[in-house]
Amino acid sequence: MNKKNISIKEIAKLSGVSVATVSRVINNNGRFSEETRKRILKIIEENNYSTNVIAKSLRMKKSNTIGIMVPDISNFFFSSTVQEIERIMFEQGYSTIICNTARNIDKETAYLRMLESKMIDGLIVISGLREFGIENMSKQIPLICIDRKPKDNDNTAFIESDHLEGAKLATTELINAGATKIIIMMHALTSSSQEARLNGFVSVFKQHHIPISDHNIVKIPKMNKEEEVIYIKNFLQNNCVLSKSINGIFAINDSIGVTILKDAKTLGINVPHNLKVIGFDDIPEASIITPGLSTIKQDYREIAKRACEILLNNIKSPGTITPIKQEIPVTLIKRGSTGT
Amino acid sequence: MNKKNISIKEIAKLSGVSVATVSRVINNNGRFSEETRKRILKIIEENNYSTNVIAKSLRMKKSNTIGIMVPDISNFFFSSTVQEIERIMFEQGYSTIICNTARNIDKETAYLRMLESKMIDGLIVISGLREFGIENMSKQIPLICIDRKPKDNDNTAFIESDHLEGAKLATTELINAGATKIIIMMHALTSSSQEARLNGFVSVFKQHHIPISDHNIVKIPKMNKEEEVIYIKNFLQNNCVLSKSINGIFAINDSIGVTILKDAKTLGINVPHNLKVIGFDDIPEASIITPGLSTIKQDYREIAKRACEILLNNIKSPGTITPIKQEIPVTLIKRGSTGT
DNA sequence: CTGAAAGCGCTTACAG
DNA sequence: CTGAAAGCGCTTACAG
Repeated sequence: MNKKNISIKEIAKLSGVSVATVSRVINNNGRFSEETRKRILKIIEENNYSTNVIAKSLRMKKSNTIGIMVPDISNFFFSSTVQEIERIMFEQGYSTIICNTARNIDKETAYLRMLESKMIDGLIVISGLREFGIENMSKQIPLICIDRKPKDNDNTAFIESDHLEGAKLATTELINAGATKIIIMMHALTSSSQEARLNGFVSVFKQHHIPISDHNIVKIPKMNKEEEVIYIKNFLQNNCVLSKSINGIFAINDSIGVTILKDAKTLGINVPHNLKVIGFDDIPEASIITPGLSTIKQDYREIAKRACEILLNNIKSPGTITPIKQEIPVTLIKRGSTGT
Repeated sequence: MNKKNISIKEIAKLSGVSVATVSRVINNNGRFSEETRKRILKIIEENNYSTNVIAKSLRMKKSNTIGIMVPDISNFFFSSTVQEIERIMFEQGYSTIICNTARNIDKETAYLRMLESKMIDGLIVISGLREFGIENMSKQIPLICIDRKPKDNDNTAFIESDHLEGAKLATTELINAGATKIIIMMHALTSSSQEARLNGFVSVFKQHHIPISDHNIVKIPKMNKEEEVIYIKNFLQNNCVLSKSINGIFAINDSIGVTILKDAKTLGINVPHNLKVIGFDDIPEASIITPGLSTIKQDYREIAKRACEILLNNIKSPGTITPIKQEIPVTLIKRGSTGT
């Protein structure tokens, strides 16, 4: 193969026409004779020419690229969603730059600048610590939020699982399974989706006239994975072995749920007999651990699909789309950890 | 914030200097007085200017972007490696475009063209079906292969886990655990890493003077995940329940290993008593399933680190780096599936 | 149907 | 220390 990239100018010379004409046939826009079209296409083929999208981007002020910001790509729900988005967008001729922010505000800001300066045509923001607003951007570009509340609603779509309903299903499942002393276990650093799940949890307590206090809401301080495992183990040791003050846990996600199940095993706590557990997400480990972890399954495919649809629309006809909030249904999956 | 991007030209006008000077202070190259430097920097700050990297890329013929091709981002080893590479490269000021090829040659080709036309400064190719060569590219750009053999060795580094050694460790572990009728279970569509593992498997048979035939090598035809689960279940049914012709399996990866363990449970096969299993990768599920799946752990952090080091070197001084093949050590992890 | 020319936002030899 | 100008590879009104 030829080692240096050939430009439209050279194609023009080889074809005996102007660069304008070459550009027109490449983009199939404007008028030209069938004859020149064929000749040019042949030359392009022969020389293995492909258009320099950087130059095109600069000229057109669009890059056929979108950005995705995600807090942690190793998280099953996030990586599945991202993968699905990437797949769909590629089919539509877009490439996607995936930005793993590691929940770090500085990194997020740096990424945002980078994405902007790369003239991305759209941005999808998944989860994260605070509300996300396009004031963070100097230019107005189409923005879709997944699991992260947009600050303003102009030009911004918001898609998420029905966290409220999911949390209600989860909490109700614990009650139905016979748990009487129930807590929710979540992170101290919350996201909008976690808040929604907390609300669902609380509302079921109210509905059943069960008194609720801070003791029912356990927040894990920010720490690394290993420390978290120990923290949870200590918690279970105190509340399920020494004092038996808890017999049902709604884990805010399956990662915590699986950790609880593992620790319970180590501590000799009988699940589901003495402790019932339910999670959220339906990660692969949930179905593999024994007993299986009951959970609320999120439909990442649907979420990705909707996000891409709206984003593509917004890119094609900016501003015409009214801001939307879409809630994607979730499903209760019953497994051994709640007694099935 | 201002809604339209401000250019270097406007900064120049506001500062009362030429664009050349602005460019010089931004890039801190060339000479200029401290006074003008301060003034320009202030104006830049005030106007929230950031440089248009598309224009810069076009001019410089480099994009500060690298590409990664990966067959399946939902695979734990791949996604961990990719994530680590992205993290390191971002620290070095590079953004990375992740291309999920889904083991599809057409998609791979399309991605390659796209990456080239985006003027990527380097490319990392992870795994894949065939050998990978830079003849696939029209321009010569630094290339690193991970788990995929480069076709030529010019300017190409090759990094992989020590698959051969890993496979030897795995096979030996099965023998030590008392398995006497051992097979390797792999995919029909192989990659260079799978071939290496097969070689390791075979060499241990030879070393122990155990006769080996095609019956010891089971290749799963290309099919989707669900079909594969059924295929494996049928296989176990025939060979571990009906005929007991097999009591040890080296699964080419943990995904297959976990499937075997799940199916064994369903079929009532006693692991490790009647069947010993070992995998490769050390995915999270391996430590969660009961019994735990013994496996060979790959050091994805080290692999990512080496890949980035070499790539960065290659980008900075093209051609000066001699082609290298690096083999990263692996570790045997013993769990319940081989009797520990 | 086709071409000459301007311009997207940068960088950098060249000249002073 | 600084500026005018060319050029990276494209697209597109304008003119014919």
